[in-house]
Amino acid sequence: MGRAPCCDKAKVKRGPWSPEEDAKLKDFIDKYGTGGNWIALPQKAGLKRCGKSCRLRWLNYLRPNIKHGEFSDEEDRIICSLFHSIGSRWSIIAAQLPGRTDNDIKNYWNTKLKKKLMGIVNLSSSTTSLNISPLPFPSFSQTTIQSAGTTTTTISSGESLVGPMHTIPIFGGEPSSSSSDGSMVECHFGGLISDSNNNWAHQRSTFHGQLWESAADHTTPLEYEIEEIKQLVSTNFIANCNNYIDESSSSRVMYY
DNA sequence: AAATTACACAACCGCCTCTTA
DNA sequence: TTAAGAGGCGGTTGTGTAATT
Repeated sequence: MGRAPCCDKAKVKRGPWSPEEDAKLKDFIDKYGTGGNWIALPQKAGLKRCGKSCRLRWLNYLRPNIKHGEFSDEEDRIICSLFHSIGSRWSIIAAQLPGRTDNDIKNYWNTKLKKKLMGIVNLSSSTTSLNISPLPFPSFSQTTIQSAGTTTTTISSGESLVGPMHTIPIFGGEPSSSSSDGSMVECHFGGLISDSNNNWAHQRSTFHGQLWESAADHTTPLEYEIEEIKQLVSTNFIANCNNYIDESSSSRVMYY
């Protein structure tokens, strides 16, 4: 037996909201609030709409202080950073951007930002063969980090793949096995850093590491190992970038 | 000028979680 | 403890409009 629907779809209006409906909903909520019950609200407000539809319309469009229009570079940066960290948790990402709704951010990501990033990736790939002179950014030094007190892993410097960019990041990479028994993994990571003139450079490195536990019994990295690796390379990347920031006061870092 | 295509954004759908009785 | 209902969320679809052919 399936769940009962929240409303009778045959009796409710669907599709775009009219200005009159918007006004009714807004007036009602201004006067009485939502009453903590969206399902009952449309009837009280005199609307032939599903309660969920009213809730969505209010949250995404009618409620006060909603910000519409272009996203700023700073908002782009926050979205990219959080998407990298937590994935498509749009409501959490929206909570960090006052005035923006999860739906808005989701749409923005799917229609614009993702393509923007893909463009960067493609651009980066093409510059590899163009032999563009490296920008004066520091390459990653060989860095040794200790993981979980059990295994020493190494972050080795990757090739410096750079060219001035005035837009935002980036790319990432799933770790993959690089030894026959799966005990070693490799993943690529990177991001953009900018100098004081707002020139962006694409910095990329490769992680080679040993799994935290003996991998004799499996041929691919375990999920939690992958997550740990991601965390390590991410932390290391930021640490390197932060060193650079310290040397050049007005630099910025974006990572993904 | 009309038809087609691409794009942006609003809205819906269905599943999951939380609350409550 | 469990089942039902409501809210919340992310993925997907629908619709209007701008751009292109």
